[in-house]
Amino acid sequence: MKYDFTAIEKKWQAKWLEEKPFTAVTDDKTREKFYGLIEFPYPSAQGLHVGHARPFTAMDIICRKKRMQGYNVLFPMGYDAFGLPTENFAIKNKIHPAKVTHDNVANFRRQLQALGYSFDWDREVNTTDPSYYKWTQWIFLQLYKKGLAYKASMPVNWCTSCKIVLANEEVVDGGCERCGSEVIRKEKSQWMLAITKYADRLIDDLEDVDYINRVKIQQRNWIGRSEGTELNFGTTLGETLTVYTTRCDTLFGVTYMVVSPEHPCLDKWKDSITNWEAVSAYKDEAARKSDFERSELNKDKTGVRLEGIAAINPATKEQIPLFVSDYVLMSYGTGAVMGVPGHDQRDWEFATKFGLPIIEVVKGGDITKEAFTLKDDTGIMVNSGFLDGMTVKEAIPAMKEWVTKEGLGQSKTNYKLRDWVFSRQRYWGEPIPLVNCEKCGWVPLPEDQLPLLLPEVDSYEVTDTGESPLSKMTDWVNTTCPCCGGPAKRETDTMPQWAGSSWYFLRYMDAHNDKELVSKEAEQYWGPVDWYNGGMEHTTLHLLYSRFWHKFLYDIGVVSTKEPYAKRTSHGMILGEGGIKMSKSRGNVVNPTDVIAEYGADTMRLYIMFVGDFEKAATWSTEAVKGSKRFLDRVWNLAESASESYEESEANQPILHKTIKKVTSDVDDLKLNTAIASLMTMVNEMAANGATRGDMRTLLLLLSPFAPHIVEELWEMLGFAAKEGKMACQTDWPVYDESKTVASTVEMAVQVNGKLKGSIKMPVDSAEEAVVAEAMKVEKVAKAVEGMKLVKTIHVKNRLVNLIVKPQ
RNA sequence: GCCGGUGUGGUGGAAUGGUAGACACAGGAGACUUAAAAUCUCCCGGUAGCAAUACUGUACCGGUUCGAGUCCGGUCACCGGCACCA
Repeated sequence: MKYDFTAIEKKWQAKWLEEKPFTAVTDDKTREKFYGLIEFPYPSAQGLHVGHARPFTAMDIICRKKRMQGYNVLFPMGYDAFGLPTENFAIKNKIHPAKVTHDNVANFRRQLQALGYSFDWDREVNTTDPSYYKWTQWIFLQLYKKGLAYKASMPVNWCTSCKIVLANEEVVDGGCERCGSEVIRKEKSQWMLAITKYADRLIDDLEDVDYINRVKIQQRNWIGRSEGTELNFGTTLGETLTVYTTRCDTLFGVTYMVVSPEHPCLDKWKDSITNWEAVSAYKDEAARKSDFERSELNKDKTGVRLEGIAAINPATKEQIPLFVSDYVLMSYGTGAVMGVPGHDQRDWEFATKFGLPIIEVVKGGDITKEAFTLKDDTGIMVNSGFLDGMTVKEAIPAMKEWVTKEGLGQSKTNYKLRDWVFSRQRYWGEPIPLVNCEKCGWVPLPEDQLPLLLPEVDSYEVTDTGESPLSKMTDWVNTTCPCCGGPAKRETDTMPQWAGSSWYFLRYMDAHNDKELVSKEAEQYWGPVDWYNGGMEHTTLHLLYSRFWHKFLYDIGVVSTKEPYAKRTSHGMILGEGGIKMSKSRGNVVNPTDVIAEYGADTMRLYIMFVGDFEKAATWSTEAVKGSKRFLDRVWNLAESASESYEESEANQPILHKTIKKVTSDVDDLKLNTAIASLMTMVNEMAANGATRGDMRTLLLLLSPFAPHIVEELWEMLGFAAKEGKMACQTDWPVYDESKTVASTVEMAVQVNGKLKGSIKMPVDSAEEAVVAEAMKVEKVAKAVEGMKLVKTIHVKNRLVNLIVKPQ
């Protein structure tokens, strides 16, 4: 019989869907649970991509193996279906986004099932489903009630031609992604979430989770905690100007100060600034520039001195000039900095350009050439009054103490992390469940009125003023205040795509609960997620946002763990042929459906795992897929030629046990490529030795997570299904016997003075003397040792012996 | 610029400090076949040699070690992220 993968895969996929062997049971507390999670996809019109198949297949393998090891496994799937592409498609084709989403989801589900993933389909979720987004809205209301959601005026990206607000992703090289026109900054009132209040916990709790290191590092850098000092400088106006610095030790070296163009002090001090026209012109120029331009043109420092005002250095009591310059950001620290040109490169450039004095206060560099920025022990303070002679490390606390004592400021921790802009002027998102009442202000919708459904609209286009399409629905917008009953207007902004994905892993635990987001019982059983795999591109947004929401839910008693994910791993990208990124425009996108049609899902699964180190980028090669197909052909042929005996054969014992050991540990370590390589070696060796059905049983058990369809078929063919039931229901993952993993003899390397001279065959665990004696018999060794004195031998059991010799 | 990662055959990639190149792809030779495909067997880093073999080889320079692709110091290249964060 031939290996007919199409028929086999269809047969078993249908049986799995019908018999549901992968359904997770929440109330089975007798078994240890394992919750494996992969990032749910955005159901795009293009359908599944081979890039999805990599992480999905890996987690499917892990979960299938865990099930076989007796765990109660939760491995769910869903769709993150709100978002722009669907909305844009709806606008263009005048189809309701819900319909587009429904069709795309159906396509995704079909493709996922065609790959044989062992998802628990009974728990499927969809963020656009009202029974789901009810709870997204509910979480938002809790955040609002705890004061963590607030309205603020924020600069947004505004396309001057399309007249719409763009997400950062839609701004390409400073222009609009769609029309290429100029994108400028425009102030708009937006809902914000106070993620910065959780900044410390988001950093500190990384200690307690098992994330790959680069994810932890990237999150720490993104949050960007820095410990510094807020310092008040006096001015000739008698008013104070507060700066933030991490280098208060350099206070004696401050020769000027700079405020950002948006700093409120400028307008406040307008009347005292004698060159207001020049200052005002600079302000306007800065406001016109987009963020992109401001950072692009950062090579050359610009600025204007504020004439008529001077600041006073509190340490030296000297008057120093005050500038406005766009190298200072309003969004970080206080929007004002003290200029220390001797020890900050940006300040050095600015001072050099404007001819300001540069004072050395830390000895060690050459400040005529560049700023000396070292912060460690090597620098010694000079020209700094009471700090002279101290190291920088000593000077920082000494200065802090002095500043505090003099009432000039205090210690302050700052973060690069900004609060989360939570409003979108879009249709296809969760409506924000708040109403604005003239009398009562913002009023949350009572929880029993959730979900607040997205109304039907005539057009999904944003308005000319950049308001959400919902704002045109006056019937919907005009409502009554839940508080006073008076006239009120609904919020017309919707939530960003990140909202629904910030808590979906909780919903899987209890997907059909209409009373609660998740029941206590289900949450306490399944939480936290044991293993979450996802893309590096989600490290600083999705992963951080969902950790934030989870911590908030912990604080209000909805969940019982501080962290949502115990372990996080990340996969590398799949590149197109030739190592270039796959993209629609290059036309090099590989569709898994095509590969399945030609080679089968099992081959697809094997190849995408065999292609290389899971964490690194890998290049797709349609040629190389054949290798995985040939392997499955060999497995099929081996099964057909297997002898009738249900005993394991003596000859195959070492390879069986070696492979059990290797595959078991490799799957746990996410080294799926070498796990497959060892299975290939096993099949090659079994083919050479001849295999019994007993040998095949072990092979099939080990192979089943990787290539479940062919294994299920062979399992049945060789009579195991009749005796033990389906492979999908097996709970006896093979266990190895260490003593059987090694053959009775081993090949050992022989070196003389570290140089390889040959190899010898020795019984396992031979003693050093025997090994040395045998090694001496090797011709090349004998030649190399001749006339020399043996001074030392290094014996590594079962591996090598190294003879160290010297001339006599 | 800063932070992280990676450099190994023609290619994808293996190697707890212990025989570099497992396992595959491509290529070559052969078997089977009328022929092709499929399958099976063998070869496959470089240089020299008919061969046995010798030398050499993991981006580059240096160090530690009996022994380094692996550890340490420095250099270069590429990839990803951040980017005037005071």
